[in-house]
Amino acid sequence: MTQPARPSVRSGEQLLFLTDDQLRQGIELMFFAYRDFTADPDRILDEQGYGRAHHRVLHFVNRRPGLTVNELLAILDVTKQSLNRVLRQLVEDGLVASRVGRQDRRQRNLTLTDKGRALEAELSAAQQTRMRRAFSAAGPEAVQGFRQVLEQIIEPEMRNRMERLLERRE
Amino acid sequence: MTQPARPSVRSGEQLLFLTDDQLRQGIELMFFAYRDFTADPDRILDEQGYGRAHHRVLHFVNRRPGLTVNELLAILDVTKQSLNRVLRQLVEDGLVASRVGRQDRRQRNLTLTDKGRALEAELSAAQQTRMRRAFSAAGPEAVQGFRQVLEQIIEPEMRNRMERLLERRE
DNA sequence: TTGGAAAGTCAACAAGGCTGACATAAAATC
DNA sequence: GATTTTATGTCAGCCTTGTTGACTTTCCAA
Repeated sequence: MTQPARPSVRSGEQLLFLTDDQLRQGIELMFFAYRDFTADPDRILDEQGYGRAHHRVLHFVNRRPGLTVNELLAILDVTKQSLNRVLRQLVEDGLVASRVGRQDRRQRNLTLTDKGRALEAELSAAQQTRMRRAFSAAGPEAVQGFRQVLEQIIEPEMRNRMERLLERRE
Repeated sequence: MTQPARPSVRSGEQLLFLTDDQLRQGIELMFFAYRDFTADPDRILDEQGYGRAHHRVLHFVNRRPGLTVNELLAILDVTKQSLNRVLRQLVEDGLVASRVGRQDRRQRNLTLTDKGRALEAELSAAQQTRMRRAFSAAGPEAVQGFRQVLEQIIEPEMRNRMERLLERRE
């Protein structure tokens, strides 16, 4: 029995890529892919007694050294209590350095220590390996499409925030 | 200042889509997109006192009515204790029906009740709306690439399992 | 000098993962 | 027919990581 292929479209156009089935498939792919996407770093983190939340902090601090706690909160979109718990551990364990801001001394500028950079590199390498294989197998055009769709899934407001906070400064 | 664009490649080929920067961007897109991808159903679930785990059960029971607990465990890849907690709630609340298997009476065949189907439809609609907009804005070729990359990210073993458990039966 | 922003902390709670132990029913095997 | 294996369910306890609410300290800026 073939699928209904009921097109989710009002006009006569044949937008076959927008059928309920295609959408459902996209949704399921997101679920399964995200799970495996996080699996490799999760294993490494577990050995070190850390979790995914620690990985996120290491990633974005490495990505934009010197960023403040508030900026990190805006990126991660969690409460400061939640962030503070993992951040405190990372600082205590000597993976993240928290330095009083130079202009504004209320702020804390976060950077990775050598130890932090080492773990971040290990986590990154694991995740990149999977991503590289997938990109490589799918090819450049597919990668382009992958990016376009994911960008569209993200809230416009968050896309702006990302640009503001993550793009390299002049 | 432009990006280093250090190609992650040994030979002389110019595989620009495999630079560390491109991989990093792909990784970050996965993080942000997945978060927003789950945001809409999460809001609805929260009103009902449910969580993401309930959504997954509703989704896959709707997807393949009559599947057994063991099959669901294989799809979700969680412990039976973890599944049982949410499944029990859904059965108690009358969203999921659990019936003794016909051939093998140890098994339980899971289906959605009308009430369960209604909630699943609501959750699905929310998630599909975002996916449809993204697909629509990105276009069919991009959607094709999106699918190809996500499929490659998934473990081959899981891809097989999905086919076995989720593809329509003859 | 004072209001408010930034940061940090404490407490309590919830969801949803996990392990381990154990129970029951039914199928499969010896 | 007895035994073992499988499918399911359940109890207890633990962990991570999210939440809210209350409160303090620091310190910039008006």
